[in-house]
Amino acid sequence: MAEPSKPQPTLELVAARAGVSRATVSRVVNGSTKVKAEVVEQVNRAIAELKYVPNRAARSLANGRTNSIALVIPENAAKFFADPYFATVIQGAAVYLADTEFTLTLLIATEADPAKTARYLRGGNVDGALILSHHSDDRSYVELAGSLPMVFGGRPMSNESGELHVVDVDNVAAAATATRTILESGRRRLATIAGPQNMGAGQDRLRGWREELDAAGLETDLIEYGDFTPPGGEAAMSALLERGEPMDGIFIASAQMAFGALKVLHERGIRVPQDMSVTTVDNDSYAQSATPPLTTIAQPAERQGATMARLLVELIGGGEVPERTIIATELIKRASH
Amino acid sequence: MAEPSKPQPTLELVAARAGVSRATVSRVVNGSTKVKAEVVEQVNRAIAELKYVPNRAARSLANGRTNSIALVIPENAAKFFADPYFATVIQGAAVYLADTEFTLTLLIATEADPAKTARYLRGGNVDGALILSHHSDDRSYVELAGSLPMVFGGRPMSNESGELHVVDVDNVAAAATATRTILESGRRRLATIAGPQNMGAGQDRLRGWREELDAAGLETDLIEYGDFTPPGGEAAMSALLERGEPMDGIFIASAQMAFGALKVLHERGIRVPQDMSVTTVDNDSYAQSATPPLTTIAQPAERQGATMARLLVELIGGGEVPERTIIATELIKRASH
DNA sequence: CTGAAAGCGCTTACAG
DNA sequence: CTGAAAGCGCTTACAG
Repeated sequence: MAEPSKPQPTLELVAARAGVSRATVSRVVNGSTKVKAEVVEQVNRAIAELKYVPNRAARSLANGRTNSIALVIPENAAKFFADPYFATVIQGAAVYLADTEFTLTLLIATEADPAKTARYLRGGNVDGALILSHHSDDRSYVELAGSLPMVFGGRPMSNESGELHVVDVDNVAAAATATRTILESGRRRLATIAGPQNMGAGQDRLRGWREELDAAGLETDLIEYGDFTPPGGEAAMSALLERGEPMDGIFIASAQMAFGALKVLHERGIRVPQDMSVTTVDNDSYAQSATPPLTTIAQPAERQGATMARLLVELIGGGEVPERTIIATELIKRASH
Repeated sequence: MAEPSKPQPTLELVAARAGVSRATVSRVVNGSTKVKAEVVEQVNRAIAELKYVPNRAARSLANGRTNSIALVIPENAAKFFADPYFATVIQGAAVYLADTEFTLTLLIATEADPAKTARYLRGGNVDGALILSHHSDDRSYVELAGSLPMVFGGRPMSNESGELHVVDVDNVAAAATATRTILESGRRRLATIAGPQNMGAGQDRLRGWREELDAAGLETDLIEYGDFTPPGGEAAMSALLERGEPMDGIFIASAQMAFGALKVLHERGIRVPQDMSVTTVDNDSYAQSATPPLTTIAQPAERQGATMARLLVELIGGGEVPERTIIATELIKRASH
């Protein structure tokens, strides 16, 4: 067994070595500006020599902050991570936080016992929380927002309660742009594979598609739904073709679903983009490696994660933060439209 | 801003309400068996009424344990998560730990400053660490194993130092089995797409393929390398075909690479399995949704993650744990061989 | 600008 | 089986 190794040096030891009080060492460690430069240097030398690292627990206990932030993710974490979008958002947050004093705690939201997550969050274990991939049952988090600094990635479904901090892309506009791109190539009979309607992104992208077609005076009846995964896209594409209706363009609400849909189109000999113009959202490996490469709306997921983390840190520090922060998207034209 | 809400009730309050000392409450909270059943009940009632939650920091400070475990992952977290195998291992560990007193802290290993990770791990911030996806530069972690309980997922490359705890599948055997499956279908000229040779899994799977062919007296010159991703598999498959050598079977060291390789075979009109028998490792969505579905070696990733967590908890508790724990794999026969 | 001292909320020998 | 008390390693008014 690994022994606890030699005990960590304490503040006290550093103080003794530097010939000052513990209070002074504490001030230096915490970057107080009111310590004489000379003393700061002495203390820092002692810290370096002793390889002193402050004890988190003692610090937390004394100042009432935990320096940890919860990253709340759904129970089927693997499926969640498997979506490059979420994985990248997390990376953005984690990398940002690595340069702060905060630590990221992975909190799995158990479907069987949702209260458990709430209890943990309310229990003073963390200074704040990052909430990702919530769907219609996200009300408990929304309520918590009153008592704990929280930042949501993507708009929550239950929006009744007042002050919520959300970092999101404008999914309605993104879908409208992607749809318009198809229209611009001259197509007039458009379908869509929409995402889950218990998620904000799912709803908003469907709305963007519909609004764009409405504005052009075109039909909006060719809708099937998927769960944002490749098999989901495959099934929805098949269902759409089963209808036997002619169509020459389709907006698919995620690149993963588009990837699955392409498989079906290919099997049936429907050529993209000649017979069917395709656009989607997400500029991930699915969009890039599809055949043909997909015209898509890129969401800067890493930046979104970093922004979420930054806003949460500000919130924890007592700062003011806008309720809604919109991250810009970008249309990437490739060969599929 | 969210206010800190009403202050959490303390041990002291619970003690007063239950009419006992703080020591007794503490014993009840920690499940000591030496408290009279009647008293236990009283205390638990007071805890429930006050919705008391113990303060982690105070607890840590008093007993010298942090109750947190680091999950060390590589810097490009997104790419890492994107591998369903790792995502699932993490899920297994997280779900297991959710039922314990331990919390999972996500620790990004910065390539630019590897010492930072080591400092954090050594700094008394965590009780133990789970190390995943290490490659040849994993020596610093291996060294840390002397001073902090750690469990590795997959064998580390730098194995010189003594006591290491590893949870792994037998990759040599897995690759040999997958290779044998091809041989059993009568093929005699086999290639392989190997994984990165700076990772244990990459080395071992190549070795299994080679040993199986050696035993059968067949050639082992058709080797290309990939990085375990679909594009990596694509490139390697192309390179293999460029050689112009005839071949009728191939073992590909991961399903993701096989997925990419299949794309190339398909484009060139090489039929699987008629013209080329294919087997691989990983029973993930890539293996299942490929065309044709892949014959593969399933690794129970979720169980591996749970096992890693369980062993680490035992280690932290001072228990004895085997140095090497092998997780059984299973050959899944589908249409590709 | 710096120090003495109280206090953060627990746990845990030690006594009984 | 239970309690009084010391102690975990910090931070932070308060004085000076």
